Amino acid sequence: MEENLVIVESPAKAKTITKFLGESYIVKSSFGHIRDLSKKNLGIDIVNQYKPDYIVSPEKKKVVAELKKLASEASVVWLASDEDREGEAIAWHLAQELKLKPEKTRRIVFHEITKEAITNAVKSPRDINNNLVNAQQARRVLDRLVGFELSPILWKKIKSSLSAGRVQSVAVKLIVEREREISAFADESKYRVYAQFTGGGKSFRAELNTRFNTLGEATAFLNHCKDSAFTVDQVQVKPGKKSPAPPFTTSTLQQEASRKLNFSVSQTMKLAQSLYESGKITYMRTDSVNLSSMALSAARNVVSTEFGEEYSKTRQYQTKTKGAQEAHEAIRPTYMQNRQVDGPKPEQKLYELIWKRAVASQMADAKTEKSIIDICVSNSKYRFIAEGEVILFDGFLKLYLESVDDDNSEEKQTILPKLSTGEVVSYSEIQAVEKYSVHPARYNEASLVKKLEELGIGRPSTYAPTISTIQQREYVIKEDRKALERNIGYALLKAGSVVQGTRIEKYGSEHAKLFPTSIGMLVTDYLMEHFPQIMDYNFTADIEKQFDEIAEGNKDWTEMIDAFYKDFHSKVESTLSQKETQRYERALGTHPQTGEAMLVKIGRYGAFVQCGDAESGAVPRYASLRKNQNIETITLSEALELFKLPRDLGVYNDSPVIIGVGKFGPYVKHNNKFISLKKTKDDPLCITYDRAVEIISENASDCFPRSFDEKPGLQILKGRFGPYIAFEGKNYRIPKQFDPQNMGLNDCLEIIKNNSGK
DNA sequence: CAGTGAGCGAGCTTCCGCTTGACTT
Repeated sequence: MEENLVIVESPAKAKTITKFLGESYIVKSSFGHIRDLSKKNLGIDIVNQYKPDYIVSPEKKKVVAELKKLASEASVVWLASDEDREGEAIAWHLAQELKLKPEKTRRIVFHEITKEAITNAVKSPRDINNNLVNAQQARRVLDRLVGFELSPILWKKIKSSLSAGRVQSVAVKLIVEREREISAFADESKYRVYAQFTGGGKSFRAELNTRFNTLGEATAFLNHCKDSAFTVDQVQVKPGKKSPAPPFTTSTLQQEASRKLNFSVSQTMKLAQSLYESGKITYMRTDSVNLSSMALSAARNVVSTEFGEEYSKTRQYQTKTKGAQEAHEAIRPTYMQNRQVDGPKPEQKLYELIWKRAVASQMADAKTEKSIIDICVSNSKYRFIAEGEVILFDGFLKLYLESVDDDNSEEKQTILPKLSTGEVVSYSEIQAVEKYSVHPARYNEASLVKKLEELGIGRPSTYAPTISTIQQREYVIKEDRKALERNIGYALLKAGSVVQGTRIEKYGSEHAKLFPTSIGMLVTDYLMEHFPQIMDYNFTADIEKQFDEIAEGNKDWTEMIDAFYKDFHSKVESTLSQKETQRYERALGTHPQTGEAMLVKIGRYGAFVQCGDAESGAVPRYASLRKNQNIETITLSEALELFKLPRDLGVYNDSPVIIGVGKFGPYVKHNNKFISLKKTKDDPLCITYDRAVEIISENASDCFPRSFDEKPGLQILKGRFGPYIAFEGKNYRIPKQFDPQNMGLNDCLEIIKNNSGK
């Protein structure tokens, strides 16, 4: 019989710890929380001191039953969940649900998974910290109250199945506000002047210390430069240094994997989970930048042997993040000496990123030399400035440099010639170019996570799910935007004469950025109007302070909740008692041909344009907005475009040929069948009858389901991933060498035979 | 899922934080 049962949160952790403890210990995992508030009603007894109604989650019944059995057989149960608010609550729920006797129960904690840390923990057990547990209960109850009282208001006032919550509603608000900033942004242009100089035996670039408003002013200056002398006025040389970034937390890993590897937030987390489960990295949901002493010394070894002693610098980083709980280490390789790992390519890439970041964090500063050269223009108050930077010692830069979000930085290593005051330089060309100011950047998934973390909203385990929730609710949409073109003016001074002209500049392209939808904006405005407290960016930080007071034993959790709920609930009641639902309507103008009123509205199925007013006796026509349009920015001409589809091209084989745009993009409809148009190939507004018929006949040969008379029940079907074989309740993938259109029954039976072994 | 948009009403939806499976082709 096992004498000791140790319960941790994660099965991978359990596996590792088993190796450190003797045979008299059995280590099991709770798989996170085992109980939660009941989902029937609120799960909270408001009138009875907010008593929570906890139930074992259905998917955890099996785990709990197993733990219960093992606990009854053990002489001591060690509750080894994480040392933070949630971990303490997990320990408490386990003690409650497994009905553990206090005299045979111990609470232990450790921050690193090493033999030493664990044996030390076992030597100094403590009791469950009820204050910390109460802080968690307050957090849980507040989130439930907010989520389950606000969401139904939205169902009633706006649209069914919507949701609101302390975290998600603020995340959406960030996106909405940023989009409005962008709409309101008035871009302006200025002329910047760049000179290519020669001096000290080298060619180098410098920029004028002023920007001109018009091409005329810029040209006048270039004309002045024709006969000017350019004299070095001042040379400054300053030493500088750069320091490495701390090792990864969940949030910084998501950001860098997005910037450097183009991974989505959820993709990064899936890959990291897999690396963690195979023992290659430490835990991937963490807000700590701390490294264990073991990791520090391993990093020191790696740096010294790979790069030399002078590259090594041991550093302990401090976590600055608001509300960080630091139950884990930073994300790092389990074995620092492994520069690479086996496995799928994306996992290898993510591992390499983690390795580089962790190792670089333990490397020396880079030493640089910055130089600035001031150049006077004779008979002018303006001057040119050349800036250069030389790396004297690369240090950590040898391995890794953190990327930045906006890619406008022109920071490249430029070496300036050695020049001294009074020397004269000459130009090969001087150019004035029109440069537009750039609106604030839209968020992508990872930069939104960064912002949420800065505000202390959400936790490492919820960043990825939050991002996917707000997209599932269709509050925001992740999209690309093609670049637009505009003309920019320039003037060029070369070989003693000035020419003017314009050239085309591409701008405004976006990749995987988050855009608010019409519903997202409407819901945000509605919540802002009626529940400004919940929507305040400081709301989470304010209540976190109160949770801390509860955790320190200086505040009663039910009193805290009561103080919040009284106000909140009365606002909920008064909002519900208001009769009117939230409507949105905006007039776009009148139809240029028919003179009908054009309106944009939000209905049960989202945003649409209405053409014609029922009150004026006409029958209105309707068209949905496209995915990338929204009620606030759509223009009259864009709205008119929407009515150009569907187009009726005529009759083919006794059925009409219709071109339209549906949920999955443009399509041809014929004989009640829909065929998607290829994105780049066919424009739905221009496509001809002949081309449409061509597409229809191409598609006609593609006929599924296929079945065989000799074998009823066997079918070749077309699914989400292409054709497959369905037989006796099972599905089989069709290997590449077969043609699903023409393959015979024997081929199918062969495939089934080959795959029925598994 | 390939459209819809009146109005009514039944029955459903929903939160945040801990964790991985079990479905699949």
